Amino acid sequence: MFETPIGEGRAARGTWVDGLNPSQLEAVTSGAGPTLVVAGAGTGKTLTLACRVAYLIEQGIQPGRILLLTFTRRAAREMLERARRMTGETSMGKVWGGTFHAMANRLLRLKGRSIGVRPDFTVMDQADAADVMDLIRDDLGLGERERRFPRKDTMTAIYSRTVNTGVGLGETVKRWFPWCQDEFEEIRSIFQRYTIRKRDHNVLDYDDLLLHWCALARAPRQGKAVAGMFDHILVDEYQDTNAIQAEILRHMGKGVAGLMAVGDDAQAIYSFRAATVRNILQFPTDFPGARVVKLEQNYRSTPPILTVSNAVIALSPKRHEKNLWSEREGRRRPELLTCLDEAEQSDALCRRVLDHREEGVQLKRQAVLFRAAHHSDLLEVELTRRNIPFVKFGGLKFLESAHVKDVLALLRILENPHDEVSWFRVLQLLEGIGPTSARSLMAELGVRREKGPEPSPLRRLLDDAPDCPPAATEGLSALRAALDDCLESGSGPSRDVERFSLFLQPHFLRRYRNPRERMRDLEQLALLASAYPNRARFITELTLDPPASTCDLAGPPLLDEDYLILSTIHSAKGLEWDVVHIIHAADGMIPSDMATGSPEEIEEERRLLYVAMTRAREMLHVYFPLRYYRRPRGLEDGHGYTQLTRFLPPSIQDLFDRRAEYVADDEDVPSSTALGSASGVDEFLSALWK
DNA sequence: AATATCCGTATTTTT
DNA sequence: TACGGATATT
Repeated sequence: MFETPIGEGRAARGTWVDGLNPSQLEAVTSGAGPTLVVAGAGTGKTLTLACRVAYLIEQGIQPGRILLLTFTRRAAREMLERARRMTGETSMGKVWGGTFHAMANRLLRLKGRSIGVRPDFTVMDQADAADVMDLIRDDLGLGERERRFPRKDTMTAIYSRTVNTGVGLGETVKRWFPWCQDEFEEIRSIFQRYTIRKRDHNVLDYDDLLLHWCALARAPRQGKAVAGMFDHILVDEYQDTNAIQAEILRHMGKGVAGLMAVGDDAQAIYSFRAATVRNILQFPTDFPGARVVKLEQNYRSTPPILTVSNAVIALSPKRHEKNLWSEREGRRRPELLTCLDEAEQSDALCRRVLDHREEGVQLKRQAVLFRAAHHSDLLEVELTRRNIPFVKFGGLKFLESAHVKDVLALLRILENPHDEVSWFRVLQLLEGIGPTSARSLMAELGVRREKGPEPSPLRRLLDDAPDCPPAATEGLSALRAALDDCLESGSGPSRDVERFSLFLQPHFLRRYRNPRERMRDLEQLALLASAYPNRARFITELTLDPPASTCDLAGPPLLDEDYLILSTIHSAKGLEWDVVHIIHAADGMIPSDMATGSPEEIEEERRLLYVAMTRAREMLHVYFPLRYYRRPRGLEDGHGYTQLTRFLPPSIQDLFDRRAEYVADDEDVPSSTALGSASGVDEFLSALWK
């Protein structure tokens, strides 16, 4: 236990205390009870949390009784590594660190039985959930009707929002999906069946992980037991938690000595995932007697960068009082660069990146940030052409690609022979088997039957070949052989992936236009799998913590080299670089066309830009292409000129060094990207004055 | 019933 | 552009 308020005398043990400012010190040494730390961008939030962990351990709290909830697994690792360096403590690995979902996974496997969760459940990602929705829709015969039924992705979106906000289905549909109101009853019956089906087959989706943890924490006796595992709970990025996560904390918080939440409402960028800033605002109500500590001194950015960032967020109507200031040196103003088009943007960026490297800023210390993953497509081509190495974070579609899903489906059948979606997918790989045959095969094997009594569907398939269309007999026996091999050998997930690749090869050759690339991806997957002790772990960890970057896949050799960071703004959360380049600062990109529906959405886009800008330590470049040659993407017409993002009005533009730079005669650049014609010049200029 | 082909449309951010 | 859905063909 942790009774006495912590004496200041003891706090001086670690020398790391000297580096903290008074507010940080107050947060780090905060005594028992709930504490909210409102930490502006760059105010040393990570340092504070790491110190808090170090401090608690020095106070005699066992590492294994600390729970550190972060937004990504990477963030948890970084913080614990930092705390380890500070204390020299080697048992830091025993701290429970990770995302809410990952932690739910661990806790439910340990303690879930008491609320009726079997510990060998499998975890399903959003795409799998959507496939289940589709299966059910077809079962109900809702596919063939005059009106088009909402798509499977829409249904999972409705489902997830309903669950995570805790608002009723009727309300959710009315408010966020008004065009689906006519199908309300059908949607409801699909959701009912969806719930039952997951339970029968012992599968949990992302939302279930949170819901069941919540149920566990809420249960009077078991809740106490779970909360009793910890003395201290620390939560990072509290502004991006949703209603269920807040409820989990309310229950867990009752049973522990200390609870600390850290967040910044100005950086809330996950409302699309039902996160709500209300959690931060209501913290003092949710946890009576809470202490609130504000961190306002920024250590990251130079004053000119801070000034511009502050100006951007100051235009947010519902801003909370916070005044970031800095004692840092540095007078170089951020640059706002107007480019002719995307090609010029890429070109200008490459030159600036290389210039900075000449000045001694490694590529690794520079990042290119953008709103949507595909915004860097053209840039990636240019970087490759110029031999500038880069690594991209966020938006990685690796796990979503069909061929990877094929392998995962095979692995999942081995782990959970009642996994309908996987069977449905795998059976249809075989030539001569479509949806109908797949269904009847699954019925024959008893996939739909509740998990439990033997023989399992897998066992049945292996024991004797079921009836199938003649064209498929060969394929079916190959499938049986592959499954049998992996079931028998039990020699680790990497082997399984290799074996399944062998099985899949002919199918890839038949179905895909680029089978070789896809086979190469599977080699990567096998490599990735070799780091895991068993299949179950591999599958679960992969869904809960998918490879965050292209470099996670490329393997270690790349790590020694220098490379530029490309990242979505969302994935850049919590990170910092010496030089930050923000591309596509145009209306329609930031704010995204997809997000201009409501004022709330637009405000979130503003915060997104704010988050991007506040990642910069020394220098910030903002790029704005005037013209897009590619698809309209919602812009009025195909090649109209765009506007600079509305979040940078003239008053803020004045805080930048403005440049309109284009390349006229650079041999590196195709001539089509230069101004080209007199009318091009006119358009270019008129757009500048606009 | 499976597969080939065509057409239209939506198109973000992530656990 | 790529994907899903609908229609035509095998």
